[in-house]
Amino acid sequence: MQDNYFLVAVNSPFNRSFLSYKASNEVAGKLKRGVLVKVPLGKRIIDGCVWEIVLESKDVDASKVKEINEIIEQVFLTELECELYLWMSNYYHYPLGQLIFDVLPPFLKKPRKLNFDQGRAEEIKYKLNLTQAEIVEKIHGFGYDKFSKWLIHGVTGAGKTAIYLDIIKKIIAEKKSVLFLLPEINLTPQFLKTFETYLNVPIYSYNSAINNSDKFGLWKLLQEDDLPKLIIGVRSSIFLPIKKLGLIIVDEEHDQSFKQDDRCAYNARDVSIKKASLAKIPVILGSATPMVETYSSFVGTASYLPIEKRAQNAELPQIELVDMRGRSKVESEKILWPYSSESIEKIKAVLAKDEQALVFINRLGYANYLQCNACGHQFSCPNCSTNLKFFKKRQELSCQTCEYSEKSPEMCPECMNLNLAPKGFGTEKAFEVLVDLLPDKKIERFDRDEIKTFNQLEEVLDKFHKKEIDILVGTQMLSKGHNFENVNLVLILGIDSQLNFPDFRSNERVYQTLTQVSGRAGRFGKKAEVLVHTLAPENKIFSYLLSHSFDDFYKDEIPMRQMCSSPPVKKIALIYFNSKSQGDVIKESSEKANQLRSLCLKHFPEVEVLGPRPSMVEKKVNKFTWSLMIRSREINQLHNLLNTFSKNYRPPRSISLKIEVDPYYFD
DNA sequence: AGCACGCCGACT
DNA sequence: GTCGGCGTGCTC
Repeated sequence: MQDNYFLVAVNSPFNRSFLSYKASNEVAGKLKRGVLVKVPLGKRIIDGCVWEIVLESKDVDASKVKEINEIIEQVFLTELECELYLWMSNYYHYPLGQLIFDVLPPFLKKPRKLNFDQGRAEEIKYKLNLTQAEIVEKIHGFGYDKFSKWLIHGVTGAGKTAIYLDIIKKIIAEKKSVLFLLPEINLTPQFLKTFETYLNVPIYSYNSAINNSDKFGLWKLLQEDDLPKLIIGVRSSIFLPIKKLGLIIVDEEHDQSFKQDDRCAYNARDVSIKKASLAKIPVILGSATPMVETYSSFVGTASYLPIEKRAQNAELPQIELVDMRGRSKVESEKILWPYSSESIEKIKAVLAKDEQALVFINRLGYANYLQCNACGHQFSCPNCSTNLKFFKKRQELSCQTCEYSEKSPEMCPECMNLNLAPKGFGTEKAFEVLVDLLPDKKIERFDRDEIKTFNQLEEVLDKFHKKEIDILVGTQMLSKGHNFENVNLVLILGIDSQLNFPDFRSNERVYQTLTQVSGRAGRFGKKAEVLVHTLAPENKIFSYLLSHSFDDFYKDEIPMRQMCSSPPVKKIALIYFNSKSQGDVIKESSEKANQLRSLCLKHFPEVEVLGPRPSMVEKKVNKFTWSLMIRSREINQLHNLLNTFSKNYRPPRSISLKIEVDPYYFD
């Protein structure tokens, strides 16, 4: 009897994760691509996924080939999942076997009963406006049984949710399921509330609040049952094996949370598009501030669906800059810092009208760092190349990169001076000053430091909706997609620090943040205002914001991208070298840079290799990171170079390597 | 990545 | 004499 050999993608990094195994006739009969198995490797038993049946064991001596131990019965991969993972493995240059087992839930014997919300199928009371109806009609008219991709680019408050809801209902009417991706768990309650009111199907949530039992339980359920349902999930829910999937929606497609940075550095938006194309279904991206790459690939095509006006006749908020220059010299302003007389007056005015206000700062803590007034000493982390952040309430200096923290010092350890100056500010400071200035108002903080659990988050949002809170002071957590009814004033503090970020995406990020935060104001018809504090009011980025013009921003941004050869003009990948020894990473990354450059000269003329250069935070938790940038107009050449590289290069043991395609940050 | 083997320093 | 440090090599 002839042996059957199987190429198995094993959960192990070496040899690009494909190893040959054989199987007894009994087992072999059940094996095909996508069957999960346990296989021996050295002294261990590891997980693997059967990939190919081969008639002889190539590359390895037949006597070395071991037998597949057993089949994992609980989970299997469909043909579509296999195709998707293979594409990801090639595109992101990450070992297939590892990718598969990173993505799958832990296999359990007995998952507990699964929670879900049953839609109540209430009648929709509102009517879509003309623009909304036209967009629905366009997508509907195209048909749902083939691949299509759409970008709904609607200003904040344009009523994208109503469009989503309408199309979801149409897909469900065809007995198919819908996957709704959102960037963060934070937004789940709001969408759940809407969808659960109007839909008539079970709704499952998939996010970090879901335990392993429920993850596995949902996976099992989806494998077995093909009834129409809605899944609301964060980026990893793109891997759920939903049967009869009819539509994928990626809301807030620009959001960086769709990007995973550990393990396989994929972007769930791009994986969604690939998945939709494999499943031959539509995918809808939505954003008020699309990523430049996304916008440039859609604009001018029939798939680009703009909405320029807010729904329900609401106006976009009036945006005003507050010039903060020279304020520290004026005594009456100095005591208000980081606020200004203008912003405090405005806050008082809206609160007097029984409306609410938001204060947005993109940083935590009381001060960014402490500095000795006498000798200039800064308190930095012993494990990282960063300054320690000062938290006043906790009386702590703590590192934002690692776990390190220490009791806040009484004096400078260098010169024994007692005068330590807090530099910069974050939410804690902004909160404290506001409480001092407005002692009779109900003010709460809304950031990662204050809100640790999903329940707390729901609680605070609920209190805010019920007007039991007058002002929320918070970080990005405030800005993302929330629909506040009574907020007609938004204050944006400390945006300047982002303007000077050394990264080609800094303008884009600032524009997105400002627009998204502003967009929380005046969503329900009342005239709303946004005040932006800045020391650089002449910066061009503010003019786009004031005129609410994404087009103007884009028209100025594209030549910039051309000049610095950045996406979408050229494609980028990064290769990171990480090690305990700074010397090792520098030496190794420099050597590889030279080798890659000569490889490019010979075989990949369109590809540039830049660097090496240290990461922005070079030392993190006592490990050093340097990186190379690979850049090309020719995407195939870029991938071929990375293939050649990862096939032939094993880094020395002291160095770990990571490849990131389409990086978001240039860390 | 694991897990062995193997070769050197300091302990009962 | 042997316990254990981590450099090096191999795993279908």
